[in-house]
Amino acid sequence: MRKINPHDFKVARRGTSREINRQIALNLIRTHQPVSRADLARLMNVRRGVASLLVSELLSESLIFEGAMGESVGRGRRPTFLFIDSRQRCVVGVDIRATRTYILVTDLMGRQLGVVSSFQTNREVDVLIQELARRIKQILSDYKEVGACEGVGVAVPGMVDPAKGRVMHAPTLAWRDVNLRDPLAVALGIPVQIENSGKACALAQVWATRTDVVAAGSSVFVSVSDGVGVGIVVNGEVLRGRHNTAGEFGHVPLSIDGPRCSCGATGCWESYVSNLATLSRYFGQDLSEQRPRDMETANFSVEDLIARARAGDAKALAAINSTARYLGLGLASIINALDPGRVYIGGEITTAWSLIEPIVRSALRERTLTDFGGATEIHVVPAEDHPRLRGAVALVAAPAFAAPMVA
Amino acid sequence: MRKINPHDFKVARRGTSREINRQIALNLIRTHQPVSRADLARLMNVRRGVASLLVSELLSESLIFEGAMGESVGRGRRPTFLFIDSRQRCVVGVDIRATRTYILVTDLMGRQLGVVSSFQTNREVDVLIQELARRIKQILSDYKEVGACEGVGVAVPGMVDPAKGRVMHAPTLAWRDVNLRDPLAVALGIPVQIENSGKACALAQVWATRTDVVAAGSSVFVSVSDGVGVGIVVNGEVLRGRHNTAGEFGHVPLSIDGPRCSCGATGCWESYVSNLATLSRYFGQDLSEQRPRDMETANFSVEDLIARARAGDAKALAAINSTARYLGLGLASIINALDPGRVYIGGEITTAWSLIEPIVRSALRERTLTDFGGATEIHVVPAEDHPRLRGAVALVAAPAFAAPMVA
DNA sequence: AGTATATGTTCCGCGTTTAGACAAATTCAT
DNA sequence: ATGAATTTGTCTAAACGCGGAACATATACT
Repeated sequence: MRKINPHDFKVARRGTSREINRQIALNLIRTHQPVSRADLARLMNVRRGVASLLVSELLSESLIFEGAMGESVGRGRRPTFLFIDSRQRCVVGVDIRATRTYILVTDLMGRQLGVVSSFQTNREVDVLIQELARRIKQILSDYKEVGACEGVGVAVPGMVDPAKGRVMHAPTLAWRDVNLRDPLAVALGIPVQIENSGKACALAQVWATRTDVVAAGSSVFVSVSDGVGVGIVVNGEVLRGRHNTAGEFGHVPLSIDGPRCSCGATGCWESYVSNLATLSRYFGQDLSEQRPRDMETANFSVEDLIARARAGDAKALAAINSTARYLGLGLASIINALDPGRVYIGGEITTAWSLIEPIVRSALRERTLTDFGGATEIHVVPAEDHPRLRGAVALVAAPAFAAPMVA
Repeated sequence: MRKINPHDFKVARRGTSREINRQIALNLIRTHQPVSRADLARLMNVRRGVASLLVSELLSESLIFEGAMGESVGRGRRPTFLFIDSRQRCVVGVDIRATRTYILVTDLMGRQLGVVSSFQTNREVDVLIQELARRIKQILSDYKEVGACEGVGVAVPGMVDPAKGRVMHAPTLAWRDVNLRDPLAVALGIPVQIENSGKACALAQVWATRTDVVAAGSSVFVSVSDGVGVGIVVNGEVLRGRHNTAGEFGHVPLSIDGPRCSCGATGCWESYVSNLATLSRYFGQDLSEQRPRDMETANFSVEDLIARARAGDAKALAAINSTARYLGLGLASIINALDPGRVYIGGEITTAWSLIEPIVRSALRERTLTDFGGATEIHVVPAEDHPRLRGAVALVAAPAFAAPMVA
């Protein structure tokens, strides 16, 4: 039961029905391709005539194309199959992280076209924008066969205002109120969209084509690495909040008397489960960025820690198990607060999922209010899926498939 | 940017445009009444002819009626004003609480028609239903002039499945999987809707007619009394969650090593700010319901405590200030997690708002991640507004005004 | 009384869904 | 091979609703 906002509504015009049905048809082609006009009509429960008209409109905009005839199953005329037209057009996804920046080229369906390339992140914004522009141009000219680029999506680890194209605050990059979108768009001559990494990850799951992802009307993506990022999806839409800061579960406390967090407060979930927290636990000292790290700890990653744990290092295992427990306790907060249909979790620590899953789950059950909540599906998203890059791509590729605003 | 769910969408039919515009017109009449057809046409940015047809449809369903002619401002024909038709029809709201149950009769606009009556809650469900039915019938026959009753809405302090009409779990009433809706509907011969109290309060704010409430696309209602209930509103819709349990911020921890909570976990926000927690702090002992309370504490309420604090009792003031601080710390979690446009807060403790507001606000700022967040509007909803009862009423009155499901 | 202006109704045009008919294409039975 | 059955895709007419304009009605000002 949704209330109509009496100060911001959209009246149905003559073309509104068509607009709605056109988008539904487009989405059905996206999820069910290959599919015929007759299939569409059945899926939508409309006459074939209507489906035909919708299809011809989509064809004329070359959003879809007619592929080969399908083999008819029974008897009767063979169907002409329809596909999303992602020939000769591509999208670039960029993932800016504290130390490295990653680039991926995909088609409009989000299918990977090239390899993921990366380079060291220069925190000087202007320099980074120029290098990014140079590299993207290079990649696009190297892979001429991928065709024209429809746009560039950028995931940034920090608070982002996508409407204005500005990064309001990105602590790990020391950026504050930086205009990232427009200079990059100018340098490239291609439209650019930017978004917070956590929200981008959530977006990637919402718009993922492969398959069982659909059901979850609301879900949550938890990304655990240097910090903790959370993207919340409600009714198929990423929750932005009033100031684009929704999803900061990383700074919800486990214990207000806990360790100091980079945000200035104490006892934030992030300060218990971030990679740095896990490593600090192993080395028995505070590794927070203030003081320089010594030789041993400087290039030691959570993956290394997990490797040691798997090799039988009891202290390493203890550190990881401890993180696992705090992970579960924090997830319980998210589940109690939002009761999502599904939780996705990504980050280096998930490479140890087989080790930690029982601990996470039991800690989760310890604090969830209901048995349903404790049993909430948790899906690990491996790093190879590149959720941030996929989300960045979705920033550009998804709007064409979004539901029209109505009422 | 919302994704269309390819397994649960609604195709636009021939009548869909009309349905959408009809609801918009109805809502505009609701919020702007008295309003003329020409006003409507201007508000909706459609021709007067269209507005006229929408109005005649609403008139024929007697959802609205034509009132007296308005005084024309300049020259020209005088407009005929339109009003929501709430003559001879009413709605009953019921608020079941641990000790007492409250009843209120309103018109379809949610305007109070009689006085709020109440009686002691009998925890035996069958007995309560019979008494409730008897009293509601009595009230409706006493106030014959209010006309036919369109439905009864019930707010229940616990986990509710509105679709099934069942109370899954209400700890304070010791109910578990109870069918409340259907027996009451049968006993009354009137449709009944039930909902969780926290969500009902949020609903009441969403559908409140008076005034400035509109803007908040997303908001949160926090109700602090025996327990802590939270209702979350996103895009003008109350967030239910996968198992109807969204909004349990009361059981998000402040400190996982904190006091034991009635839910079984430790350090829940609720265990710091509930009325019992505040009183326990004053009396210096654990008043949780397990052990019987002695003479002094048994009938001593938070309002009494506040009175003592205002009268200069330093110990009372300290107890309240302590609660205020924990309130702010917990609100920070909600704001960090959801970044709502506005927070509503209700409950006995808010009668001391002038005392505690600065403390709440500073605790809030202490943990909110951004200055925006720390400055989030907080609105106190006084008990006299009866948010639970208003929400219960909205369960029945609001669906007629809700946006149609489309796409 | 005449003019200007605002409201509300009516009519027609056009876009879109709905229903149904029809041609084209293909398989199966005879 | 031929015809019947079946499926796909197109086309046409009807119904519905927005878009635009004309028209009658009502009121105020000159």
